[in-house]
Amino acid sequence: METYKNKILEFYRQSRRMPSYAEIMAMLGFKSKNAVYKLVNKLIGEGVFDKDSRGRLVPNALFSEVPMLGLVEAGFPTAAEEELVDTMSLDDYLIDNKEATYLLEVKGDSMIDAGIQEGDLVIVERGREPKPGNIVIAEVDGGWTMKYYRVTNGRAWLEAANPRYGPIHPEQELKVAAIVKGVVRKY
Amino acid sequence: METYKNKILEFYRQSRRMPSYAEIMAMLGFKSKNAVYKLVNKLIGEGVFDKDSRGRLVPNALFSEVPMLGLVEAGFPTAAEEELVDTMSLDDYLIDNKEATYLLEVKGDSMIDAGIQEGDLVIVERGREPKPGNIVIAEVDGGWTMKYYRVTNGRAWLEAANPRYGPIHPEQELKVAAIVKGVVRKY
DNA sequence: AGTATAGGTGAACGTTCGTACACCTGTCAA
DNA sequence: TTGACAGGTGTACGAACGTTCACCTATACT
Repeated sequence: METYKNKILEFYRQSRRMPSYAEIMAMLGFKSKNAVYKLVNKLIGEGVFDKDSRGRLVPNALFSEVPMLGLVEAGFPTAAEEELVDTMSLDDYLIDNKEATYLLEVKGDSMIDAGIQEGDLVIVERGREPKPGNIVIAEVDGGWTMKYYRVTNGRAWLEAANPRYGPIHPEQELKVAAIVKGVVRKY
Repeated sequence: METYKNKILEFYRQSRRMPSYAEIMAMLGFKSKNAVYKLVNKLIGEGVFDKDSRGRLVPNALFSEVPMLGLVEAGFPTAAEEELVDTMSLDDYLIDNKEATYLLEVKGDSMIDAGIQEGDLVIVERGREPKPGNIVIAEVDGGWTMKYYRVTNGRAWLEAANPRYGPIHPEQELKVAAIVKGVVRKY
């Protein structure tokens, strides 16, 4: 039962679409589509995935998203409460404008006090006007760097989140390539 | 052209599957499936999405994933190089074991020196044996907390990543509910 | 003026789709 | 011993699928 579900999940992750009934039949070793039909309806009853108006299978929240439990302080809900929790896709959460979004790996510790460490990935969005206080990716002296974007007296400059680095006041105009929209770190 | 692509993308995000030719026909206002057929083949030629062996549409890397450009220092590649960059799905990157993975929102600043701030989301995995040095979600005195997991002389204890908080040496056994596998923050 | 060509219509095709119904087991409780 | 039932087989069916072909524009280039 559980292995059926996992095989279907695996198909979805590899093929980026749900299998047809015939495909499920082949991969689970059934000899009749009807066996699949009954199995699928049971799995839908369990909330594993859904079926849309055309009868096609569609992945479910539980299937492709992550349960969002609330605050750390609250800990883990009991089994009874668990069905009530929110779920979300991290992709959807972190990315607003897919066309202009990129990932960069962080080198150095100049933003350490902003909680951005070496090896983290930052999610950046191109082509947006930076606001003071944003963390931006900017070009200075032919190299790229990540800093806070500041403006005083109408002039833009850059500030690190690490007392060991001084501010950068660019001679010419400051070239901001992208603003940082998010950070992800994996342990 | 570009708006065609965006409408198909939008369908995919809402329905979690690619549309059929007939559905594309309806949503783009065509009156013939063949118009869709030609359009689809052109979009595939541009690498927007793919078609599998059954002729069904399948989202592509460019379609559902985020370009990974490299180090911050390297900045943005030129248009010519851009086709060579890696892409990845944040969901896949951050989550190994989907069944046991949950999200928690961080309250407080006890892990600030580990780059985890209030309001961040931590990705936690249940049912794993913690190793010394892991960041864990543990139950102490009836409440839940996030700390470093330490072991000295065979006894487990907890350490914050903030000098303002002292270590926690539990009286009885330490209940570790989950270990922290990742952090995400959105600006 | 003539002609490729890109982009659309409309009808037809064989295949695959999800669904339905009848039937055949084995298991387990009454 | 019987009967209900969960779970599987086999067949059938209409609808929807992707694909193909012939044809119809406009537009752009020679």
